Amino acid sequence: MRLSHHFGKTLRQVPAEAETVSHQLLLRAGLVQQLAAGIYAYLPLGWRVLRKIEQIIREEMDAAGGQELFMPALLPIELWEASGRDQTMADIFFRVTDKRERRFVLGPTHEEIIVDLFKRQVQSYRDLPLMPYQIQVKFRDEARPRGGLIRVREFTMKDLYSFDTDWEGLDESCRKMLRAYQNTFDRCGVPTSIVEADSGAIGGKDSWEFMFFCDSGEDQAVLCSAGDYAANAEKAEFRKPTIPQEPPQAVEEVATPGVKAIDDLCAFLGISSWQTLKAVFYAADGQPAFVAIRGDMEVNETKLRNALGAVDLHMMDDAELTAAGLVAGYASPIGLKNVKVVADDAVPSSSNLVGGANKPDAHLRNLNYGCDWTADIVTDIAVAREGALCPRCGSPLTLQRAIEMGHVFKLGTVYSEKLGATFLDRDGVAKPAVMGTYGIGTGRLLAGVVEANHDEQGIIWPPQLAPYDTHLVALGTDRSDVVQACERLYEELQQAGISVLYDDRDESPGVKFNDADLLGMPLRLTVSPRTLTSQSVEVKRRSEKESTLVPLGEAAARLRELLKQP
RNA sequence: CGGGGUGUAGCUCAGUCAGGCUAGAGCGCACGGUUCGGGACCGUGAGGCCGGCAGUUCGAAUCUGCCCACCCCGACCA
Repeated sequence: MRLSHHFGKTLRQVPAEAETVSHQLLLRAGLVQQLAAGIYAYLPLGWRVLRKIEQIIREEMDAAGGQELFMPALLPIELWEASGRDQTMADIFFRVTDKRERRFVLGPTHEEIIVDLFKRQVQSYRDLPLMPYQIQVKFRDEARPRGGLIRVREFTMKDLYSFDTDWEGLDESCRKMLRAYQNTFDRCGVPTSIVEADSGAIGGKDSWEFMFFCDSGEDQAVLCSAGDYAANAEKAEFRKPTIPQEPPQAVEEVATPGVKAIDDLCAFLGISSWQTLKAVFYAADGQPAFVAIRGDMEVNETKLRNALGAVDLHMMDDAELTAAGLVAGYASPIGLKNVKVVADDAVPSSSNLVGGANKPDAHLRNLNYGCDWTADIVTDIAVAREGALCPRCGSPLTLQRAIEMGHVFKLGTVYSEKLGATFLDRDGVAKPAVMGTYGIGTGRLLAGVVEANHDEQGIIWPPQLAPYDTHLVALGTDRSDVVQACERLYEELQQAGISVLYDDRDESPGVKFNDADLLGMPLRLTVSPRTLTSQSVEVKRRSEKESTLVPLGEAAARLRELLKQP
């Protein structure tokens, strides 16, 4: 490709809209261009890399037993009504209506559709296991696209679905995918770690994410400093600080005029936050829920949502509180009626806590779970914070920003039961297939590759993903000997199977070298009057400072060697 | 959805508080010339519904109202 006619210009300045490194470099190098919030066009350079990423994914999926197919993106709403996800995923649907008023959604994911295909294709245990997959565009009306390609509304994703006869089979399919994912990310030059994850609205059982730790990430991972535990912050457990047990004492009201927040309460009474009971009111699918947690912890809304089995969950606002007859700041679990009570599992073992009195300007001392009040649900609903203790070994936990590069889910039989994906087992009994679902966002992976492979000058492509193997720089385009040597080399290399981005523009050396660094091809080849005095071409790796002179006649052979051994 | 911010040339921005604009700069772009191993220089030139609509005013990029778009934080996120 000649740069003089390449579609996609480099930018000297960082576009104001870009904050993360990958976003800036993707725009500056002319790999992508934004059309609207979270909607991007891939320019030729970006598209070449994306296709290479997809090819690596294909190879790894096929090697693990996957079979590529292709499903529609335009999906009748009825499929989603059948699974109930027309409700749980309503917020992220892009909806479409045809001229007969028939309703469709642009597919945000494809569990319902693959199950529909499965039902017609599979009847017997002898057909299983199966791992169909596709690489296809998804549409999600995300509340907030961000970070360039990191979270977008239209994106390409590899989604694979596994169907097994039993849970052991699912374990095996899952193992294969974990390995395939590890290979994929390794080959793409993105270091990832596997963390335990929440399974969210999709339902199902165990779930893991492949995290690339990186400050541009939007997710938080919780890591054990001794390496014994890694989890998404939404899911992370921790050892809760134990506090001195005391014999329960009688409840006693204490006047606390104007004291609402836990900090104020502690200061007012001269106690520590772990001696208090914090009360938070949530609306869970419209139903009020009273949430009690010790004052030294905070509520993890993902855990709470799972505990309540709720789809919509938010803290009640003042209007909702008033309507439910509740008093914020002075709430107490004692004497509550018609409100579901959820308590964090550290509460029952904490004695003589100070909590609200359910009336303004008063609190109660010596609240004891079991004696004075009980909850409908007692479970872990606390946020794991920096410095909390590892649930496995007790070492301190740290928080890390991360980009989720891939997700692996053990779905189990949730969808196969709901949608009737059954097979006849060897005993002649119809059983639901045991499913898994596995996703990799290709554009996000591209962003991850750039985040993981760059310096101050620009991108440093891993050779296996580079849009071109070499970047040929002609210095002195007004000299016919330079032009002739470049043209010859350009042809020769391509015939030898080496791809070349050829900077044939009439630009100064500085401009050309800077663009070469920005665009990041693995090998830079320079031909100039200087190199021609020895009939050679200067060869430099993007990842290194040193360059070497190679005789023009040997260039193709030598470059082929260099490209083989990074 | 809550909070914050920004919309002026292809890109980065000044001008807006204090109305007088016939709207500027740098980069990029076109043409001519000089340069040529790390974002060169000189000259000439093209390029703008100042996000949109409505209003105030003799006069609006500038003031007022409504709307839209984009970015950031949070909520949300198979």
